[in-house]
Amino acid sequence: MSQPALLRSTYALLGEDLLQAIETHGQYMDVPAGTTLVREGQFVKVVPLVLHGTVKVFTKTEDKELLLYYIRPSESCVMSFAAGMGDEPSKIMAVAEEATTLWLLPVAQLRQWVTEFPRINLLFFTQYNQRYAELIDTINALLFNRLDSRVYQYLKEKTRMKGELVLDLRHRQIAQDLGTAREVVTRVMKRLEQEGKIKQADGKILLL
Amino acid sequence: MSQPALLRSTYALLGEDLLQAIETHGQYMDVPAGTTLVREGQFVKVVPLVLHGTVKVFTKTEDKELLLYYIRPSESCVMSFAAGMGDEPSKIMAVAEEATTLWLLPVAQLRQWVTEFPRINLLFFTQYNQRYAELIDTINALLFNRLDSRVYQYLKEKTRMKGELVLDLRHRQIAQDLGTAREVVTRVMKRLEQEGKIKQADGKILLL
DNA sequence: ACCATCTGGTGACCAGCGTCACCGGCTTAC
DNA sequence: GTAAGCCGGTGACGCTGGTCACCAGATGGT
Repeated sequence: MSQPALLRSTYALLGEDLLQAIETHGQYMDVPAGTTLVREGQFVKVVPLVLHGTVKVFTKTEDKELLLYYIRPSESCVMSFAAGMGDEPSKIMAVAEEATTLWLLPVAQLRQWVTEFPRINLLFFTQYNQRYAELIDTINALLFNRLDSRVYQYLKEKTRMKGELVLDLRHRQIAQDLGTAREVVTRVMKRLEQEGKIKQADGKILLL
Repeated sequence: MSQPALLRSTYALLGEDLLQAIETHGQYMDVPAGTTLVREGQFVKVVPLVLHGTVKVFTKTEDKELLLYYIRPSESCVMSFAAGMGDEPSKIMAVAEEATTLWLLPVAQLRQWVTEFPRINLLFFTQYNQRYAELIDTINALLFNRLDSRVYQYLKEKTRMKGELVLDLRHRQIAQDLGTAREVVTRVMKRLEQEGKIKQADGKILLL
């Protein structure tokens, strides 16, 4: 599918006039897995819409990270939007987890569109709400759940996203996403396995 | 000051036409300290603007709480907005910390205003950004800081809000706001005092 | 063949903090 | 005056999870 067509089909709900504006002023970008899109403290000049792929959003302090959420197609990065509109530095990091196709909207145009095409607010409000809810969930998990359930929740979410029950995933990666240490994850995974919730074999993880 | 006048002066940036709409369709409300405004799981039909006083927003699970942020005059409750616009149940609780004056906006009208008076989006986007930043800070604090610094940060924020260095605050309250136990707070406060960061005398706390 | 590097796996240790049980002091109600 | 409640304060104990040191197996490069 051509890029404009992908844009149109993915974001049809925005309406034709807005889509046209987005198409003329926006810019297409294709990035390989691992590309850093937003760094902490960085000022944002463009807001990305995700057309294809997955972008991972997380906080980082020194060498400790915490996964906040993923941005999937038809979604947008509200943190960029927030940082862009408010002219404030970003508080989070965003990295392409897979090869990802983006459509970049310049902040300057966005500021106009917010009043010119009120429909675009719908997109951002929806996104804000969703992210908000995810952050609250994260906070609750951090505060109320022990690592066991956090890891398990994380694994369930991963399988939901990938659409398959077998995950090819390193303990190290899980640890990083949850802001803990590799050995601790190993320990927890062992316990989950004993409880019959997962199964591990040659580096893959199977959810039961 | 009359209520409409207070509304106008506090939210002047919204523009005359919008203010008029808000004034005709909105409703004034005065609540005493301790009033619960939003409960977890509740569906929201009105979004409050705060004219005077302070509203406290927090998560609650069983008997454990965590303070998320305060809503002050000229601010609004984006969680209500989120819940109202998305027709989803609220994830948080909101309680008036002091006697508080509110202006209630019916969700139905708000949905129209979002496109009719794009200026109102400015308010909500600003609020969203601010809350977002606060949530991220909370997450970082939970993940990276130990109780010492969390308590200290909390106290500093409190004094900033009240505008005075002496706080009349129970250990029990601090514990509740930070999602921990009273004895633990007592312990931490003792340490902070030994470190010369605070001083405690007859139930009051002085920040140094 | 050999070494470097990645993986998961373990045991020991310790810090943070939640919990329990129990003070004594101060205030308020009756 | 006495009893009931709240307040901060303490010591003991145990669980969770972060850290360290170290192992063995798989993989891949030269």
